[in-house]
Amino acid sequence: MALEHAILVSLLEKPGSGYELARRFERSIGYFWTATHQQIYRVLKRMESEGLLAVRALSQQSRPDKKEYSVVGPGRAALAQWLHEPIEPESMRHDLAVKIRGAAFDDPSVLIREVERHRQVHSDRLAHYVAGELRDFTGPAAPTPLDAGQELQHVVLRGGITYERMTIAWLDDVLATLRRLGTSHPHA
Amino acid sequence: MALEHAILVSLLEKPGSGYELARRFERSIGYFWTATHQQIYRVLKRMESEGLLAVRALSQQSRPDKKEYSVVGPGRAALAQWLHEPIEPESMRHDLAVKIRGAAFDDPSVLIREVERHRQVHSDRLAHYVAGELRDFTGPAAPTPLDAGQELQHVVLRGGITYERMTIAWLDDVLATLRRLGTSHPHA
DNA sequence: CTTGGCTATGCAACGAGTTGCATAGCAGGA
DNA sequence: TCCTGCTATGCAACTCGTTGCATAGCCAAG
Repeated sequence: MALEHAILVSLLEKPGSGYELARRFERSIGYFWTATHQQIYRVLKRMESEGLLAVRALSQQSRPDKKEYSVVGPGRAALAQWLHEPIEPESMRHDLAVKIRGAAFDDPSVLIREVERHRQVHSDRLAHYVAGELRDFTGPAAPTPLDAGQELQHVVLRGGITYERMTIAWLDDVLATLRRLGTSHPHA
Repeated sequence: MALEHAILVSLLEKPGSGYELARRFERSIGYFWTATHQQIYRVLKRMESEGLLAVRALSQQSRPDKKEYSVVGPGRAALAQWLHEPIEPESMRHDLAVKIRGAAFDDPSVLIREVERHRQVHSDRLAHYVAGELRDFTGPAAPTPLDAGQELQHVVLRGGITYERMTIAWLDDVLATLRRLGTSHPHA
């Protein structure tokens, strides 16, 4: 049910439509949760029918009408209650690691380009996060001092940055290993 | 469909029953994929009906019979084909980060014990992985030299170790931030 | 001797997440 | 002019993953 809570947090930070939420999930929320617009619309509808959210129809010119959702009392209470409940620490789900172990039963060198591609994606994400950090928290245009909400957003962003850096370092280790195996065992 | 491929890899490394696979997913496979026995039994049945696996019924004394699965030709081919297809880089799914940002709308200090608990879990996992590395790859009882399969298992394990270390470092950062906010803003 | 735990497999129901498709008006470029 | 792309919402069908429960024999501890 964490999507529900991620939506509550995002709407508390700023009310918005399903479409806007979907874009936030591609951007800032993206470094701790992902969701497609389908999922978001479905959950928004359910949360509204459960009384956690309020809707307001906004007609716009030169673009379709939208529904702006905002959190109401019971929604805020549901979030507060969840914060007090313990949750299970996450476990890994890493397809690429499955492939790497699977490469033992094929030619390991076929994975080199794939791993390089993943490295590029993580490197781009890192650059994007670092730019966001400079813009919002550590650069000259950032507010000083930061309030509690901004401090918490910043520490989550630092987590994303740390994650991307460690992933890149590991992928470099993987590439070195694959290249070493490729030269000593040229084709299975 | 990565569960299917994780099962193929594991059964290629060593044939086994659904029950044994479930335990492997709790242990060594656990640092790159998770699955419950329900999922595993269901997928094994499907894969067998698709001709990717062969079954052999084994009767045992003083414990229930089991079905030993092993990979056959088409299963190996399916894995090889998947290795050649590109996959999407993973995205984050981190409940705890949702909670941390949500704490801005409640009292941040309620999260301290929760974060400490997560830190303990990751610290235990790290110790477990490091012990496994020493036992299987870097200790005196480890085979030398390692073959390609072992090298690949080792680099995946190093990824698990790196991940746990970076997570612990980040959780320490989170704890420091929560404590700092707790003293300057004593209760919302 | 009863309770709990381990091996071993499985069903049923539910909830979470993905993919394909549909609608619809407006803006900008080839 | 047509095609692409953006805003904006949504249905239907599907797969993936979780939770609760059931069976069943053996073993060890209290």
